[in-house]
Amino acid sequence: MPELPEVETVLRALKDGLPSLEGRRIKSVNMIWGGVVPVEQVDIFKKLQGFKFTQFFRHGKYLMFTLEPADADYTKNKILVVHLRMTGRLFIVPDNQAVERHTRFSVRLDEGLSLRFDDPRKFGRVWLVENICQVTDKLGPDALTVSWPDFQKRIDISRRQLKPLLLDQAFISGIGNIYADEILFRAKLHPLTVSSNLSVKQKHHLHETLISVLQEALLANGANIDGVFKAGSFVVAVYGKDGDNCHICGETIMKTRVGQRGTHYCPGCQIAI
DNA sequence: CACTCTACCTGTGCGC
DNA sequence: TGCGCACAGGTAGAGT
Repeated sequence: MPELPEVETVLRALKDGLPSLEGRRIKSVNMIWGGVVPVEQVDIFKKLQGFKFTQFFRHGKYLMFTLEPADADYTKNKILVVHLRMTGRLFIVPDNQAVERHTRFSVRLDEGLSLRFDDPRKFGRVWLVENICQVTDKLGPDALTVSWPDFQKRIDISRRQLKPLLLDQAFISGIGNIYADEILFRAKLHPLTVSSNLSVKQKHHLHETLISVLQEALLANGANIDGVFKAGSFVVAVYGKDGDNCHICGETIMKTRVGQRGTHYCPGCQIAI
């Protein structure tokens, strides 16, 4: 399940990898499963020939690419937005490589390349906006770069359980179920603890911890979870580890449900406040 | 405002 | 072996 570190890894691969998507022009768009784009945008996607990938952005789990038209009139720029959701993958292949079973969307590029969007569960989405703000306005600040004053301001007006709070993309953007559990474990905070019960020091520690966990995961190119998800090499401590012994205190890691979500925690390390 | 529930999907892995 | 079913999860939208 791609969360912020995995999405950033995808972005860097497309931007800095070989081959790179940067500067590539669209020759044609092949919508293999129409449900991947909004119904009202299907026709627009068919008219993207000549547009060039120029700038790359990420905010939370949203990938965004500036498309510049063939006549270089920047007033006609479009932003391609991609959300991988659960099982989406975005990557470049040689244009002659066969489309796979779960390929939903394929963009033929110049230089014999093709941008593919594969997604077994059909949760991922691709769409166009005029301005990045149309995506970011409904989101909180990016979790990797949120400042302490901004984080403090936001958590100070909240009275919510920490787990659903971290998952709320309007609070801060980019944390999913895996990293929410990992961050709370590392910060030694119980998922059911209510944010307004934290001291300033504890809030500060939560902010520091969430940034360091995400940075570490990014350095490892994402998480590696036995048999489930193996994007990079970041090793999780609690997610999916229920029944195992905590590597800090030795207590048995528990799994419960918080707000309909599977939640893993160590009852020894994480005491509810 | 905070929360809960449901729908959207399908591959996986369990119990019988 | 095979069948059926629960489960996984991000987000939108509706309801409490």
